[in-house]
Amino acid sequence: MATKGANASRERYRAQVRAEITERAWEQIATAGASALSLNAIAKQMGMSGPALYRYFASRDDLITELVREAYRSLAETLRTASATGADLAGLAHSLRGWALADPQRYFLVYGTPVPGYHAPADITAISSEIMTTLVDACAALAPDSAVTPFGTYLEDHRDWAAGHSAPPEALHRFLTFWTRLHGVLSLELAGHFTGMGLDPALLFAAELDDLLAPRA
Amino acid sequence: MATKGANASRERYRAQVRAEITERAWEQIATAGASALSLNAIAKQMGMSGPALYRYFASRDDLITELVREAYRSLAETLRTASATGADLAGLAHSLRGWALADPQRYFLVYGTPVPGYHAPADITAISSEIMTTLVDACAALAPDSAVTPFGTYLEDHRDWAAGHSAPPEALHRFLTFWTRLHGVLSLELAGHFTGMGLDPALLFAAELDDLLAPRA
DNA sequence: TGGGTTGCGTGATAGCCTCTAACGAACCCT
DNA sequence: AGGGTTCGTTAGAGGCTATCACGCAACCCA
Repeated sequence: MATKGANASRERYRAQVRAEITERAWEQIATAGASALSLNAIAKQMGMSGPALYRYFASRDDLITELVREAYRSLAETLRTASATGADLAGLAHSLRGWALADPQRYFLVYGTPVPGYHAPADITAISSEIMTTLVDACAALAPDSAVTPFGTYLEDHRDWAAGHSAPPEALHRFLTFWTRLHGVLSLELAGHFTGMGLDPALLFAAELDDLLAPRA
Repeated sequence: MATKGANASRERYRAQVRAEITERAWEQIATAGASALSLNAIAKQMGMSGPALYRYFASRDDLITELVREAYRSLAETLRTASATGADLAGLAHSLRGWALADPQRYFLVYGTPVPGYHAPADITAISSEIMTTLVDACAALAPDSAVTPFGTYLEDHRDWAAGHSAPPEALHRFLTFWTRLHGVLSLELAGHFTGMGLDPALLFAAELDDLLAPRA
């Protein structure tokens, strides 16, 4: 319709400007961290004056929230396509590491230091659930007959977070260890805690992954 | 001496004011995160005007560096006294978790999101080495006869970071898994990624610790 | 005990930043 | 072509870091 066409044109413009803003924001974050993000600097880069950006983002926190949303979406999509291409748990681990190394600050926007007061909006936690579901699926597909663990039996009664998922508790336990262990190696690597130690973080990551995939005796 | 006594008095005063500044800074960080730390607000709380603080800290980054130093010192001391009291690896893990839960933002000051440009001064990395040494000691004391792993043999040629430590490569491997796995659980817990999942992070932490202590078959 | 020195705290100021408000201009729809 | 919406602008308040020059008190030494 004509009325819709005009609205759509404006919406397109808005979306394009918003996209350019977030693009510049990602550059700033990659080089100086999220705390150094400046709306003023972005506006100056785009040839606009500072307050103009407030037509597109209500506040600085609003922009950062959008960046967090994009980060979650990017990770979810990365794992989704990897899974759709037939990747198993090891393949997902490789995808996760590649995604993290491509932009460490983006990883930390998802899994890094939280701001005490901040609570992510519902749509972001929904994306987080999708990420977890993808990983739980891969865990369930990998080992339908893994050994029983004490924590696994505990999870039988505490699997609300996996509601609607038919994976056995051992698969949930495997997911949790997969998540926490790989995050442990990755976050310390990205934060630079291995630099100067003379060891290759990739090999430590691989060793942890091997341990995760090898069934316990 | 008299001359020394006067200097010492001034030094005492300086140290006391510096201590009060860092104390207020810790309060601010605990409630609003490190990025929200404001020298001005601290000065106003202490009844002074803003620029006065620059007599005690050269810059905001300087104050934050001092807080990072205190955090490292606090963790090193916690682990040192635990070790001196006879704690084994499990005891050190418990100490570590207690220290982290006591002040999550302090933990993130050590192991959280890094600022891209920042490099810690040498004395801080020295404290980091002491922390690692304490943990490696406990790992070496725990299992002198653990099984050989591929990554362990890799570490035989890449143990520069453990220079001067006589621990076998398997103990170094155990330390690395201890460090990364517990950090993985802890950092996700402190960041709130388990809230709303209906599971007790303490049990997941305990399960990971059990797995670390149980020898692989 | 008095004078020079040292160090501390202050206000003023520059230069950033976020964010609000009011105004002009461009645009779309009727 | 007119009316309403949206955009970008400038002006400005209020916050911050950081520097500077200045009073002032404490201290050291003769």
